[in-house]
Amino acid sequence: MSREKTPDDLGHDALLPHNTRRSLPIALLRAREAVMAHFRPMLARHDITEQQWRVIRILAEAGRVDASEMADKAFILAPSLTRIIRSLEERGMITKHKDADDGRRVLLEIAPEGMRVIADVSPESRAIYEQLETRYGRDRVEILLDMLDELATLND
Amino acid sequence: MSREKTPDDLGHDALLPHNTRRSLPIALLRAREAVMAHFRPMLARHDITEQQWRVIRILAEAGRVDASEMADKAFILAPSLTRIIRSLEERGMITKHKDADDGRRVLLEIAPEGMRVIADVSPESRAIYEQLETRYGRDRVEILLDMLDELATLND
DNA sequence: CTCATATATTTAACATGTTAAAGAAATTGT
DNA sequence: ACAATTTCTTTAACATGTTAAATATATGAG
Repeated sequence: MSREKTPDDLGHDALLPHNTRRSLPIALLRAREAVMAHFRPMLARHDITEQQWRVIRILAEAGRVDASEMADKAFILAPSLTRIIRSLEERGMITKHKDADDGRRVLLEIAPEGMRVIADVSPESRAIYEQLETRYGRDRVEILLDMLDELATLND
Repeated sequence: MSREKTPDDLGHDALLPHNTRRSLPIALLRAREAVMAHFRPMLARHDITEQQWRVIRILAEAGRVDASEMADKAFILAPSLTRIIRSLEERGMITKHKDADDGRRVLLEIAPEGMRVIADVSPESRAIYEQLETRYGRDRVEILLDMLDELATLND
């Protein structure tokens, strides 16, 4: 067994990255997954994805919103958003119009079917989030949100 | 303008979720994206994805690893891992063998081409991570990692 | 030993992420 | 007014995420 030329012999100390679980990218991924694991089954029961939920939820909050604004608020890339909009429109949850003042823009609005989903999902979503806040600590959630925001805006 | 029957008139206060930017799922997503924005261009120059990098990096750290263990360490779902393994094997970065003791398992090992990528990417990755740590605060990174880990393990 | 069950991996099908490029409409400079 | 440039959205192509089901092998009860 005494150290032959195994793959991990090349620079195990000097060259290689550190432990996987103490790396920010994976830690953020794991934390996010743990959180979403609470929401996803509920959303699946209502037959919507996490991203679709973000879109209709933002429309319910903000009223009419154009695609760029939506991409920004929901943190969804434009190509994904195009597909999500198409799908939500086909399912009657939102409506889509060209902006009369700027023909490039697409204006989105929630439709009655979308409002129905909002009404169904919101209470459950809220309950899950509140349970999470309670278990993790309401104040610590605030601290974590602040720290995450600082990390997200480091570049600006 | 005086409040007609706009979509957001239904339960704006009682029913709807709170502000998007103060929600853990999106805050975690935004933070992760901000971090990965530092790494992705570098990885792209070396023609690998973030997930492919995680896989070969773990093989370099841990030597021979089976697929389940890899899925766990790299935090990649089994179906994604199957495709990533196929791609990395085709590109000569890893090798794949059936476990002699348990025919269900697939054992992975890094190949010379993978070692070359490790040698190329590791220093750059390290430099980026260290710059990030410095800018955010080395100790605050530790605190953040602890808080994220606690969030990720709330369910256990 | 054999059947039922459990575990590891793969496949399938669809949704989203990611980058680059194309298309369409607005803006700017001249 | 017009050509060049910029901005917004979509398309394309490929990689990964997500859930369910299929496949292959191990394991355990009887």
